[in-house]
Amino acid sequence: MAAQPRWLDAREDRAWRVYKHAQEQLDSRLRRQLLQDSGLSEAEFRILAMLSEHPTGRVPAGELCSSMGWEKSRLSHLTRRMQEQGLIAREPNPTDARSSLIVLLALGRKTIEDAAPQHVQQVRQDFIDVFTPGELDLIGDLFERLLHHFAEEPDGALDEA
Amino acid sequence: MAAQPRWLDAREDRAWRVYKHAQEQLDSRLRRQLLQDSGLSEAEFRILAMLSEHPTGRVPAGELCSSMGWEKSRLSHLTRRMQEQGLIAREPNPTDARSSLIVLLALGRKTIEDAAPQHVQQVRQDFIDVFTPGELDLIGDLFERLLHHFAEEPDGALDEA
DNA sequence: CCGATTTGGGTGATGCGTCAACCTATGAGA
DNA sequence: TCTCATAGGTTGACGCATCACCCAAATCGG
Repeated sequence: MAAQPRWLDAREDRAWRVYKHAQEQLDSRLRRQLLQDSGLSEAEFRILAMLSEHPTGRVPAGELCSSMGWEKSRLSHLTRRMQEQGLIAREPNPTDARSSLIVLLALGRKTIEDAAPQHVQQVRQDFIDVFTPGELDLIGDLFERLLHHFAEEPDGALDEA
Repeated sequence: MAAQPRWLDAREDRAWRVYKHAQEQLDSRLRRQLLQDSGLSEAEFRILAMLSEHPTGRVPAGELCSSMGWEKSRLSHLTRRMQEQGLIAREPNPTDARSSLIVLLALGRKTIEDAAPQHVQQVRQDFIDVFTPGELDLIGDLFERLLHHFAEEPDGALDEA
């Protein structure tokens, strides 16, 4: 099956390679910079950011998982480590004994408030400011199309040729 | 310093969030699918692909590093693991006693030749085919601009506001 | 009310990439 | 030739994400 695949032509190959390469560079730059000036990983940053945007600073774990699109175990490992660092706490959810609430602690709030400005600045410098507003809209449109595509094809569907 | 950063406006924020989210989804889909139907990680796939494209199937480690944009230690760990799996071998480079040659073994060649068609098919399905040829060129142009930007700003340069 | 399934979450092993440190070979200058 | 800086590569510790399970609470069917 699929003995004679359609290889990528020059245009396709170039788009894919360039995209991949740029994406990796961008990722590693932002990761390194964030780590250096705040000691946070991207994942930790996003957790703290989401908690700090929440009015109460107390969010059920499942909600974090689904809004990040993460696996449960990933969040579990991560929150355990963050708890050990004193950034957050985990406490039982009164409305559902299975669930747990992730709680932003004072140190976590301070950490994210210190880290955010520099991180935004980096995102600006390494991504936003490289494009015009129109191009940003375009990027939004194109990658939103990818998201729709993924939503329609739930991962395992390459059989029915 | 940087007490009052320019936060992202609605358009910028949307572009960044959508891009990030789509990129993560795309990555995790391709990684999972590749792993499932060939047992390879993306990194292993790329190494094998590059070796198999090379006429001799013997490439100096440093060359792999620079064309992938990887750190030396990453390649070292990876090639050790691949060697243990019998995919490649490492042998001394006759022209430079410090360097080593990464050699594609028969098992490695078979593995990549089996894996490549399906992987290309996945890249097509999850990326290429979602866009028009014109859009692919556009993506190539936009992300190439990112690469040029990175090349000009060698990582640590956010001081001079 | 009881049994089966589902849901929310946690655990341990494993593979991967980074960082920092290290070692040897090479090459350039005195 | 000697010295010293640099380049190519390796190693070990560590943090992170995934996978495959596991567990208890909730929910649904009867």
